[in-house]
Amino acid sequence: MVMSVENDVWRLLADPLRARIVELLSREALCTCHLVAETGARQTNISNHLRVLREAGLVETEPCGRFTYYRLRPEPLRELADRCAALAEAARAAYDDDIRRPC
Amino acid sequence: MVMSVENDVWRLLADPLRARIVELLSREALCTCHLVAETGARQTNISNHLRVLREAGLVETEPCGRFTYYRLRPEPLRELADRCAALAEAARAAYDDDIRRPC
DNA sequence: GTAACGTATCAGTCCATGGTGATGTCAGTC
DNA sequence: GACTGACATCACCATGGACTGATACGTTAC
Repeated sequence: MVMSVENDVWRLLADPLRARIVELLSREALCTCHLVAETGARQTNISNHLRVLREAGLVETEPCGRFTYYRLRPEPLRELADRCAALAEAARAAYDDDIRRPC
Repeated sequence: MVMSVENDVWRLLADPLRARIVELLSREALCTCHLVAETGARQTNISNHLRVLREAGLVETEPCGRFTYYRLRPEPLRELADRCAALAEAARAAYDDDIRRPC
């Protein structure tokens, strides 16, 4: 079972804007205004996406005065990377050994 | 730039049925009838998804009589896994070192 | 030849979801 | 206190895309 819970994470990263947000957060914690400035998207839009990411457990929030810092949680990404690596290795093995199921 | 061309692959894997197809193909080459039997989806549906995967370069086809074998290409998955690992490592570093951009 | 099978293609439908605008809330500033 | 700024929430709209049915094509079996 390669895809189970992780399917959620795949779907989250499939959206270009969310992918951009995750990429930005992978380098440093940012607050909403930073993300709005970096992406050029509306604040409402960013906020909605952050909510989705938060509810999925991909990001953590840290209120800081009237700002809200968002930080990327490493664990889910690590898990995703591992599963993806396993998938790639399985594909490599099946490909090189030319494994096929007879009809 | 973590997400560039790979964004396509993310999006492809985001769909549950396509993810299931890719998972099945990661173990062995299969023809359409196998995938139909395994997933329970309609033949038309499977065929449409296979077309998408084929056009994206994720799978190769090998006609075999009236059957068509589908095989998963390892390279794009390998690339995806690497990028995903890099993302996870960056996130880990930023998280542990508590890097944040000032407002 | 015809029939049955495996597969591909196309057009249409329907739904999930990304984007937006209006509005509310809380914190800081004056 | 009032006002501004940062952010969240909600309702609505529009569009992409997943799924389907009808159909066509090539291959094997008879």
